[in-house]
Amino acid sequence: MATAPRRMTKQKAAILDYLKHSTHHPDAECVYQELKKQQPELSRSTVYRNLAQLSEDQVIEKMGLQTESDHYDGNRSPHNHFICKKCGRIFDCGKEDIATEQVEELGTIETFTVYFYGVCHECEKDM
Amino acid sequence: MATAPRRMTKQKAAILDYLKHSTHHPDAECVYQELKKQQPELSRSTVYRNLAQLSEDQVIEKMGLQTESDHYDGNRSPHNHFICKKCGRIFDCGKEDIATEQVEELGTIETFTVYFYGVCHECEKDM
DNA sequence: TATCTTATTAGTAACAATTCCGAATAAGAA
DNA sequence: TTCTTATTCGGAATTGTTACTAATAAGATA
Repeated sequence: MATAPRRMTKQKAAILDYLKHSTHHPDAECVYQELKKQQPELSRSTVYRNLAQLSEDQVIEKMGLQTESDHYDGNRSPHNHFICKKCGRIFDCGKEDIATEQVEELGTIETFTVYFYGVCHECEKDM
Repeated sequence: MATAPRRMTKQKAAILDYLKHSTHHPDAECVYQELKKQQPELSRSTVYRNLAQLSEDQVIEKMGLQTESDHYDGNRSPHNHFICKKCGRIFDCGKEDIATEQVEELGTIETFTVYFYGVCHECEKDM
């Protein structure tokens, strides 16, 4: 079966507009709370449905591992991961430097994102 | 208040041993199902509690964004993210190449992981 | 413009991953 | 061995997300 045709609604337009003009990577609840100010009758499920559809259509990006549960890694040395979007398996690969050749051995890269963890300078002031 | 002293238990030891000798980045349910074979009385909450404690103690790594909800990004151009582990804010930074200088402007990097998304060669055979 | 098809909606119930609770247990210090 | 309290089990509670249904409205067509 083919993908259902999409219709533009004022709810979807508002969600998209909000995300395109945001830089703080909101979650579903944040989008809902913000847009409810302009559209009090807006439903949470509408927000969730549209966020899912928009990321399926690759108009926006759903961040993170995109798995339903949290995963843990016993290997504490610096290394990268390749996640197969089909089987969901997570492979270790490479070390420290990003050498995509090593990743290509595992699969075809469609996209990647680097997540850095630490404390921002603003917060460092309060520590 | 100081961190509570830790005690080693056979449950915690089994969880740790399993993670250290695994390469498939299991989730909590996977750890639970596997260890229950040896310890039938093992509780799910014990697994969840220990995974949380071990990652808090940085003995293992909890993968992904480490936020409670999913976050979305309207910016579809290639860029990296810096996540403050204190305030939880997610900053955009850099482009394409990993230039840590740009990230250092936002905060102090403690660790980072690269997540590549795509389809593994094994799965490509079935497409 | 009026009509028609069906994608989308609001609202709520259901769901799944995770956390919380309280009484019983056991790690490890004294 | 005794004692303190971190940890356990098991189930209930919570929370982010998805599924369901009747009503609505996008947008194609006449």
